[in-house]
Amino acid sequence: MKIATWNVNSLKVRLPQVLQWLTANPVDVLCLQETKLTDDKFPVAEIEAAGYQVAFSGQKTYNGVAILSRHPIIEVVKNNPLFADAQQRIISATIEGIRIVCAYIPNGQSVGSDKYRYKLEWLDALRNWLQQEHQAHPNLALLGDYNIAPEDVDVYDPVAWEGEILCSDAERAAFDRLLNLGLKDAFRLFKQEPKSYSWWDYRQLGFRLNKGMRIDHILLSKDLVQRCSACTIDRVPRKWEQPSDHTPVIATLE
DNA sequence: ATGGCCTCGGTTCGAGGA
Repeated sequence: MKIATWNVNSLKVRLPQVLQWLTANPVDVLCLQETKLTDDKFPVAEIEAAGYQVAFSGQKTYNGVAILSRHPIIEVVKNNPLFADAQQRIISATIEGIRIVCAYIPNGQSVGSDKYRYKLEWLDALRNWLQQEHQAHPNLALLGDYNIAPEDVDVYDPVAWEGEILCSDAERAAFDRLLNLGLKDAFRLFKQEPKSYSWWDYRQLGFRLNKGMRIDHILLSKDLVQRCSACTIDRVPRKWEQPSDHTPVIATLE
């Protein structure tokens, strides 16, 4: 079983790329972030025609998340029941006995800003809810755009980014508190190429110079860690015309 | 030094992203 996550930065723009990617990479589950579509505009028919069921939660202009699956999707929950939030950033469902949580964690804009405080409160509430969710569902995977580079090795220039948004101590501590629920970063279960990233700025030839960050992650509960035989980042779609600035992350479960 | 790109909404610029 393969589960994946991809921030597509507008599903309206990127739907052809998502369908193209799924043709080449027929994963069992694909979590999407930043769909930027209200639910009435979600391309259900196109995704079903590709062989996927789908659950989604969107809004106008910003945010929006979805779970695509080749297997039945049950127990869909939108948002964090412990955190009232007008922004549509979480959707969860059970697929093949695995609780899949698809999250678009807030960006935070800059350290100390209102958006940064919202990010930290949001992460605290996420942790509290996931603790319950993990108890109810021992097989749990948290996939998405975390907007956190967990370690300096996940940043192309850790000196320039020291203490900055995506890298601040408080954000990394929040990430560690997610790990402390008993989850592991699937990507770091395996030996990886140095300078592996999942996002590159559209500006400054970011991708060509590999000036990127690893901010899209798959965290797995204990039993899923035992089943995990690979975790990779697929840079291919970042080379396509009109790409998302993020690329897919894929975990293989035996 | 600054901003440098992309998307959206809605008009040709500002907000937000990261």
